[in-house]
Amino acid sequence: MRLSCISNFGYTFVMNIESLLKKKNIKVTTARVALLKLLEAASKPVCYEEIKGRIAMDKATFYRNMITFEEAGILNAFESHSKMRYFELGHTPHAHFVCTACNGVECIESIDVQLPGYEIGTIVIHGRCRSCVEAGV
Amino acid sequence: MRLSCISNFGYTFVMNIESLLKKKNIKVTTARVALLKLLEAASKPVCYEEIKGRIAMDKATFYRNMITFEEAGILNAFESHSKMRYFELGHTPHAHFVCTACNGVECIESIDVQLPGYEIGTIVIHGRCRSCVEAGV
DNA sequence: GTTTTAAATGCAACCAAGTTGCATTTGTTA
DNA sequence: TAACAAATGCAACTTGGTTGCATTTAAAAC
Ligand SMILES: [Mn+2]
Ligand SMILES: [Mn+2]
Ligand SMILES: [Zn+2]
Ligand SMILES: [Zn+2]
Repeated sequence: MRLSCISNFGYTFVMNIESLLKKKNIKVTTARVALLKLLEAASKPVCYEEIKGRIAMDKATFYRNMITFEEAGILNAFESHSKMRYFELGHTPHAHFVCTACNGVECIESIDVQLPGYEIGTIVIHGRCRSCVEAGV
Repeated sequence: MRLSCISNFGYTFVMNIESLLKKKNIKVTTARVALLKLLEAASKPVCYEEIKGRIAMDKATFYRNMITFEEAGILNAFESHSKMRYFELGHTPHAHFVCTACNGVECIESIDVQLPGYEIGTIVIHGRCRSCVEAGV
């Protein structure tokens, strides 16, 4: 892989992405490495609109790779209101909060929903986030 | 309003819809009465696709009236995966389950999510519903 | 009852997030 | 380095929902 792919995280980080992809039998491409670096650096789930300015690839490539990553268990996805799909690395199950005022998305680790007999995938809570409630927005 | 609007629920029911609309200062139209009758008869939230065969109006009228009802507090709405918007009478807050296998939508009254500082609107849980889990779908 | 008026409706065009088909490019393996 | 399958870019497409505007309708004013 190219030197240009070395990130703030250093060479080790780049190697980890490569090994991860190889272990999952996913071809190592510059687009995929760029996406995983971006997702790793992001502290929140991201959607295409948010990051399209920071990636060079076509949106078809973005979405196709998100599907690839999702099927490989590398990331999980959910959709907010406004029909937008959000992606984040990892697949530890937890809920997400989507603010209808500021459109912010937060991971919610603190709640635990149980529904006997059901198999729960994603949980999305809509409402006004703490800072919007405090600010009276 | 027309006699043809008298429903299985009888005259009293029709009067209730009319009074409700009048109380909310919403003009009583045949489209609106038909929609409220259908929502009243439905035991689950409905989306446009599901009911378009049973209503005479254009989809623009359907959606515009749903917005009117929502703003008046007559119904609440949420969107499932697949970008579809569901509507149900009443606005008692409760969660909804959307099955990714059979696309069924269920009201979930049994869970109570608390997020101090946040203002919770709708909660949507995705996964496989009980009958799909049992059937191994 | 008829007229008047603003609001509701139907229609067709539009919108936006995401998907798809296909020619071209790229990564891997031989 | 050659060969080939897989990934990519581009543009066209899909789909659930929205919008502009001419026409119709409900409700109030005569
Ligand atoms: Mn998260
Ligand atoms: Mn419900
Ligand atoms: Zn907010
Ligand atoms: Zn199901």
